[in-house]
Amino acid sequence: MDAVFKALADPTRRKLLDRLHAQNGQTLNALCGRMDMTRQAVTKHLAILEGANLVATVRKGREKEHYLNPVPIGEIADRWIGKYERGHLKALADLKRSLEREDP
Amino acid sequence: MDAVFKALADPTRRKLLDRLHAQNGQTLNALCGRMDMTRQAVTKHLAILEGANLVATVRKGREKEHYLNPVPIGEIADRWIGKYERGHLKALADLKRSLEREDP
DNA sequence: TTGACATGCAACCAAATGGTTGCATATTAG
DNA sequence: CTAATATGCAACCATTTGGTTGCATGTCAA
Repeated sequence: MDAVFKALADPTRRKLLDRLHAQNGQTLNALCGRMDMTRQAVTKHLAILEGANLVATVRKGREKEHYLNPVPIGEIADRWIGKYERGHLKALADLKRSLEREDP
Repeated sequence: MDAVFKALADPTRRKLLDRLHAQNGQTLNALCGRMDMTRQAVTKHLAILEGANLVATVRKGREKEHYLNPVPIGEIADRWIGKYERGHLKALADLKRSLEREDP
């Protein structure tokens, strides 16, 4: 799970996910379009996304298609973010109460 | 929002959030307990969490209380993760279909 | 078959990151 | 008042990260 968080931490990688979300199965060259960095840099980012299981690839001849796998993101939402969401209102209430207790 | 993702990328910082989730308003020293790193390292992590607006602090005399702010996490869930969640089943179907089209 | 095209691999580099140590400051307890 | 306690600040260090360049390999098309 740490790998997923780390993968999501970089804006370039989030943009890549966005692109795949907009159009799935894009090739490496396609993903490089308007990415103002070298193809090799994009390759590295995609490798990290693949390592986090956020992207799956299929070799098609001399091309490589990239597919978004949203499952790990869903798991983070369920198992980690959900925990904080549930405490949402309570935490804010706690904070408010604490700040109001400000009488030195 | 980038700051939030970056802040969440580190396991130590996620652990700190967990601790505050378990017990809100803890002091710096309290948060250092069983953190096998120096107080100064923890301070830096808390500063990053504060910079991402995930933690709010209140100075109480010579102590500093730390409060979890779950709002940014909720925003990420809503505005970013939700987008992928909605495409969840569709994306998996696309992937499956694509893999089945494997006949060279 | 041969050249163009898509990708892979590796060495290298600067900057960011996560951690340390050492010392300064401010508050509270005795 | 004074000593202990809680935190702040800054310099320094090793490793990781995000990027580059250069070259190798594999596949398709003419």
